[in-house]
Amino acid sequence: MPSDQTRSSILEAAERLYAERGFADVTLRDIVAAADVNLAAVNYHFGSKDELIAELFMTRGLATNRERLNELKAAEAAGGGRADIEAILRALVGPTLRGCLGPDNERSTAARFMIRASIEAVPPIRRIKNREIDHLRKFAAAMRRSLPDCGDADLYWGLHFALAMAHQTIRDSERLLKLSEGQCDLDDVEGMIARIVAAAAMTLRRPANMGRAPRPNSDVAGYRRTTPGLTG
Amino acid sequence: MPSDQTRSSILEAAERLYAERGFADVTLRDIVAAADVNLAAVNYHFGSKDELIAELFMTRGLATNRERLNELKAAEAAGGGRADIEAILRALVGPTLRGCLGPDNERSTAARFMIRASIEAVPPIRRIKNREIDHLRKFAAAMRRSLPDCGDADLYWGLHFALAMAHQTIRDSERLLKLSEGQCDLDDVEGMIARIVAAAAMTLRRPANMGRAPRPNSDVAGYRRTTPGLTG
DNA sequence: CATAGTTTCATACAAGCGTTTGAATTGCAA
DNA sequence: TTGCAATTCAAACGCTTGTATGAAACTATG
Repeated sequence: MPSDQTRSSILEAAERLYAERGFADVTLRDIVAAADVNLAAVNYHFGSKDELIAELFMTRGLATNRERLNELKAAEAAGGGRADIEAILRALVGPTLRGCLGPDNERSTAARFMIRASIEAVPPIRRIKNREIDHLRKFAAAMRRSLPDCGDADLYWGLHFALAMAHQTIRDSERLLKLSEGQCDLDDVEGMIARIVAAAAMTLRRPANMGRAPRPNSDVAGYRRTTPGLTG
Repeated sequence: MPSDQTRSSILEAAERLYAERGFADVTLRDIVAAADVNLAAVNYHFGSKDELIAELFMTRGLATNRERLNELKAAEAAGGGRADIEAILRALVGPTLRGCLGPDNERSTAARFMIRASIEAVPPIRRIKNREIDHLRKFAAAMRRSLPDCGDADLYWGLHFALAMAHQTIRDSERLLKLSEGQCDLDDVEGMIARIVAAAAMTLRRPANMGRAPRPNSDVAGYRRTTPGLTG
């Protein structure tokens, strides 16, 4: 029975460095230096760099998903099996936003690592990512229970938009801060969760009547529809 | 006076390869092979790989911005100096969405290159990116003219959300397709532009009353606010 | 034609990467 | 203590990357 000391040191250092600096900028030599272990230890314990990343992605992904599902189940239990759409969306985007942008004592390297994984989508991760779909399906199912009259496509678009706003806020918070010259308060994580949840819930409660798109100005440079209605 | 033949071949090949496969997977040797020029030509004509990428980012960025501004000016002219918020948002997200997800004959390698640049944010690009803020300010100004009663923060959040939904839809269209099992029609670009514009416009027309966030279930795992109201 | 300047070319270089190797060290059972 | 397996270690390997070099080929002017 191995001591696992070296192994977990590597995992911990790799998670932190990847979360902070991304996959492209972190080498195995950086990791073993931070973990204070020998270079060959990575290949000895994990087989290869890709397998190390894959293991990180799986364990940390499970942790993040578990947290979201806990919030979802709590919300559904409180509502007798059917949660408010806002509560569902909050369970979907809240943990990651708090883990990435919240006050330091609430941040989690797991959440920040998973965001990096989602941003850079390095090959070993891309190979596993299908698991995420199954996880999201549970949220889609809860949303369906919460909004039985909502169309399928509207529902998926709403879920997609919620994730999009959360993800991009984490990714590009600096641009928003600069653009707004500090008027968007990025330290108020609960406030921005509320914004995202409210925006997505609005599109779900009152889905736009858009089987057909409003035609844009046809004289605008660069836009000309040459094959009308081919997607119908 | 140089022939510029080699130079533009390199630019063209680099733009296409980077747009298709990303910065991480494309080497100078790939580019010169596609452009059918000698390896040393890149350093001769551009100085370095980073300067090649920087030049691409600047020229292609200008092209994309010009297209968006053309739509914006047309919309404002049609409204006598004040455009509908929907038209403004459509000018903001439409060109890129069409350029990346539209039918083949409407796609632009410039738009796809710029999305790659935004996704991967490689060092030579990160150094220039401030220019984008100035460009977005023009849209913020138009939005302010269109919605004089909207609060500043609400306005910037709305702009941010519109870009977030557009960007993430381009980035992750495959996940949405799988999740919805084909029920979200990704070939109907105008339809999805309308969805994104409507969603963002909704949050701008009826900004949520969220000076204070609705308190999430306090018994949920992992969430505990330890420093209340520190952002006020 | 001759020649100076520009551009192309094959080739080499130094650095960094993940991985491998084989010996040294450790921990523990007999 | 002895012996064996598990682990650690320094060193090197093979490969790819961006860049540099100096000769060759081209272009255009006198």
